[in-house]
Amino acid sequence: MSFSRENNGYSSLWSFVIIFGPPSQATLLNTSVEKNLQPLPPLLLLMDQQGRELTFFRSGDFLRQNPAALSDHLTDNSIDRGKSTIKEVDFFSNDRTDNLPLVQEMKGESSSAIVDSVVNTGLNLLTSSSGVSEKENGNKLPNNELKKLQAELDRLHDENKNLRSILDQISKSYKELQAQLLMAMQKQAKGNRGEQKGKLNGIASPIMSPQQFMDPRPFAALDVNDPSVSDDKAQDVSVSPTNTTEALSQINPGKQASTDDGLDQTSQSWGSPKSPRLEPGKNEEQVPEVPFRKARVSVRARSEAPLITDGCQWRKYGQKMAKGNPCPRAYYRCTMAVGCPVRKQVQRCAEDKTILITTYEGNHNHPLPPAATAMANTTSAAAAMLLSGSITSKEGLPSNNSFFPSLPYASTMATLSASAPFPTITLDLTQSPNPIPVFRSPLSTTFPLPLHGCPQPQLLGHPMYVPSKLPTAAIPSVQLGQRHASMVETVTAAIASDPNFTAALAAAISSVIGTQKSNDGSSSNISAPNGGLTGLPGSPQLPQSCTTFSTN
DNA sequence: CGAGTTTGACCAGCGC
DNA sequence: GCGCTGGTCAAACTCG
Repeated sequence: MSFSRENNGYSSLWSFVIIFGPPSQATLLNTSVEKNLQPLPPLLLLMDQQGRELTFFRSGDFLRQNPAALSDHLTDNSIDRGKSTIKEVDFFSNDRTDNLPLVQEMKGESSSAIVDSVVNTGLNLLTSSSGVSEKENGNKLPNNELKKLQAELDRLHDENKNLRSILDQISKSYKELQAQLLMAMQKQAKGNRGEQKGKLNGIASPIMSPQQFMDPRPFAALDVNDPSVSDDKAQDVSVSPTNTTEALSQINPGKQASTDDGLDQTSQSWGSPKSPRLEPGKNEEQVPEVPFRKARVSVRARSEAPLITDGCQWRKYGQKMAKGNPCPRAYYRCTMAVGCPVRKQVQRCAEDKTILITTYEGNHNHPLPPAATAMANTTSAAAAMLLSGSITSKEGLPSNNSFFPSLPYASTMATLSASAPFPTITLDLTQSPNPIPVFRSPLSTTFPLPLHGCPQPQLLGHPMYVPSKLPTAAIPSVQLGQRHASMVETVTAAIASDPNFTAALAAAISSVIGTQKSNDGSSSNISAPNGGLTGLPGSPQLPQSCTTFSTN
């Protein structure tokens, strides 16, 4: 388990110390100190020897409770504490030349340096009362030293601010570029399909490219600010960046905006036979003449449970036996908010009943809990991938890879179907993520795939600290942008689809959250490490998407 | 008693 | 026009 964060560079880095065993016999694992960066004070995770129980300490708390441990740690002493063996593990040792073994004796660190790291949080992760208090530490630490540290702290704060503003600017530029790209693509698509559309309707309205008739708002949902592409964005009440499958559901702008009673589920329905009905004279300006089609995101995951826990509340409203499948298909509708149009279908794969196929459509009209945002991000990313390509042609599927050439897994983990009455993208999480393609990718250091069943700390940290809507915040290069966000999201899903990971992570997180409450928000900064990336109202302070994909 | 589930009926599109 | 199919509705039922 890792709580790494990468977005803001050095000044944003902070570290965790995981302590195995009781405090008196602790093993310190310093997780995140990068070579050329100044380490920030560790947060302490106290685990038992089996790693089951996990307690979240601010370093100062721990030190207050267990000064001996630090004392041992600092002095590397030979004082007879016998049982206490303080070790350090650098989970990021890949970046080091001495990457193995992970566990190494701490050597050569002056006690003052360590104390510095205890006091100087850099990110203000500790409250003023956290860390070693002046009262406790006053004898050891000169006042000028404290002032020094305070000044350094201020400096880091300023630095953080500057970096954040730079990041915002970069994000903005990226969005503008992406919007331009989309417009160019749409123009091209128009040209290619002009004849075909002309046959479909005699109306002299402009021929819509696939992206257009599926509504550009999916891109808006992905924070592409392009007024020319998302004219009706303003009427969309659900452009919350965390909305589940918002990208797909916004495919149908007219319908969504035209819900007379606000609860019109049918008009938002899944491209059911009823869906293509257009209310005469109502939405024709918004909805193209061709029968609208909606994108779906289908997630295939192995699960013995009848449902995957995606963080939302669902109400079953129907069940049908589908042709060619002995297993019934269940229909669910989101009940987290009145009138939420999101629906999903759940069905087991006929060929392999251990595979659960969950198909989502619609966008939530309400904030999502953090647990739901991972799925939201994943499906949004998938939908974005779907909608970004020219895939709705009835002739078949132009390669999505042409648009996502840098998604090495796109052809294997995500498949598109245009033969259905509505475009569908399938994320196949049933195969263990193949790390090879991604590790080959230049992005590998940023978004590595986990080794299946053997999650690495720095990998597991990403779902927590690289929330999807922050791709630009999390990724140093602007060019990576949304594609990498998609990758993150898909990878997130893949990671979390691993039941072992999910169980471990859920246990750890719940423990952390529980401790947070008693620790007066000591880790509050964890949840908002990235500028513009905020948790949901009322959400736990952990960033979104940690536990979303657990199956039950 | 309210919320959620079950299940048969109903509706509409599509193909023959 | 008819039957098949997918999707939805809604009454009955279950459960906490």
